Amino acid sequence: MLKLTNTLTGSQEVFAPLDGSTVRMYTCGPTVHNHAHIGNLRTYVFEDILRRHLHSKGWALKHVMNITDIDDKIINRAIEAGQDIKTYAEPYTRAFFEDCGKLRIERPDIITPATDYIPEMIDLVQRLLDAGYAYPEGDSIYYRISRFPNYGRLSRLDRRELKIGARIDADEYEKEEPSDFVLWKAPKNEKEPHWQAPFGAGRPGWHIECSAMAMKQLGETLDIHCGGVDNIFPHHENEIAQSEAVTGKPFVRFWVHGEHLLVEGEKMAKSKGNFYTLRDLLEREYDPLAIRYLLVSVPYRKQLNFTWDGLVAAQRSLERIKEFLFRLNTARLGPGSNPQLDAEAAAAFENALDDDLNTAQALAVVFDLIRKCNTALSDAVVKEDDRKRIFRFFQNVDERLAIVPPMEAIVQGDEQIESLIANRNEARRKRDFASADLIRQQLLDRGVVIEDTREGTKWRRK
RNA sequence: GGCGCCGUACCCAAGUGGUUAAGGGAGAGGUCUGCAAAACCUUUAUGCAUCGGUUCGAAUCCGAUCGGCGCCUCCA
Repeated sequence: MLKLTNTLTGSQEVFAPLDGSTVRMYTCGPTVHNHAHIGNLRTYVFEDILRRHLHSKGWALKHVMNITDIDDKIINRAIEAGQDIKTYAEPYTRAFFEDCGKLRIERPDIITPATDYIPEMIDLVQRLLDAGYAYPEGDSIYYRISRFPNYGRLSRLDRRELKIGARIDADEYEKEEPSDFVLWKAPKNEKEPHWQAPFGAGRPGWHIECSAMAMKQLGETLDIHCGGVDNIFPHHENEIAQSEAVTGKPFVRFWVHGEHLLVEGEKMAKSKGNFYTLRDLLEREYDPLAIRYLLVSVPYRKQLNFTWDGLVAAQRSLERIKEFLFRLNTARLGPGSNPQLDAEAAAAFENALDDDLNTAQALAVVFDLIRKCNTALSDAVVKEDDRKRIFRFFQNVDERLAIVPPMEAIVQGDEQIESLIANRNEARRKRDFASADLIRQQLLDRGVVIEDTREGTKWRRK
């Protein structure tokens, strides 16, 4: 039974799709004007874990992610570069999915670029105008939040509590109330991209795209809507206001938000010099799997403090898993079965993830099993059938968390390496340890680690 | 000012009322080894920011204090 913390109620609730079979999930995607940073990626990794977990429950999943390919930054930079916004945004969109791929984040089922849904957005704005939830002011259209009594429910912010006048955009001074937000922006000049609409030429405000795309692809009530906590207000609050004003139905059943990542205890910011993209980390030769491991090791609802020490520790943890799989794979086992070895592991792993995606607990289950099996291997009580079962368990762990080192890195036939090892063992037999150590160093230089065990010399790739 | 989250060992971190407070990293001891830089095992909090309260029983609930972080119309 999967429990998720719903921001709407602030408490854990048992999740099941509304129609009993298909989960309709929408996750806020990137604004493609630069490369994703590790904070962004933490959120996408959390959503990926959720996605994989929902699949494992036997439900079908329809997962939609938007690409925001129109906003002020994109427009300004595209104009500077003398490109149209699609041309400007395209490489960043491609880079985003490349980064996701490196972190083993699965691709959503449907990807919706905002600029492909302009007619749907125009339609929504028109319906909000017709129903009196929106009003024109100047050449732009605004949402009248005084018409929507539930405004502030998600973020627990009373309208009166909003600090008035803190940051009001220069072109929005004509609003009826400072907290009203823009649905449709009149172009400031001819260079800005704009579309014709019955209520005037312009471009969509930020929030309307998600309402339009989510409802177009998933219907008027979604099962799950995810994003980072910073999106609770105003973005998701505004989505609710827009969508529910038009449909009269609940827009989202479960709002699930991922906490932020900090770097060395501080908010990541370009001005602080602690701002990292995935590319920055890969340039420093960190393993993408270790980065994913670090992001998975802290449950999504807790702030994650990213540190270099933490990343090194994550890499070491991964090596422990790899070493165990190597040992299990190369061990000489007798026939039979010893089922109590892993009797509780699969259920404990499942329960951990069912408990609001407690990935830290799930990893603890994995390491508990490793320690138990290592001891059992030393005592020679692991049998052939156990190996198969335990490998199956790890296969499941990998399908769910995607943090298990690939077996190809562990198991490999290579005659050249095996003959070097044979030479080394011959040297050892003759007690020519200088030659033996030389060969060991040669192998190490090629990324091959050797281990002398009671069962003979074993090797694996680093 | 308003709303909210958090503080568990050297570091990361699970646990949110009931046996000896998970797990990972690091350190220390040991096993194996020609050697080990590998691997494996064991070990490391009478203690859960502090102080008070509730309770037969508190890391867990309540209150206060201290400290950190977030949101309050750019934001994952």
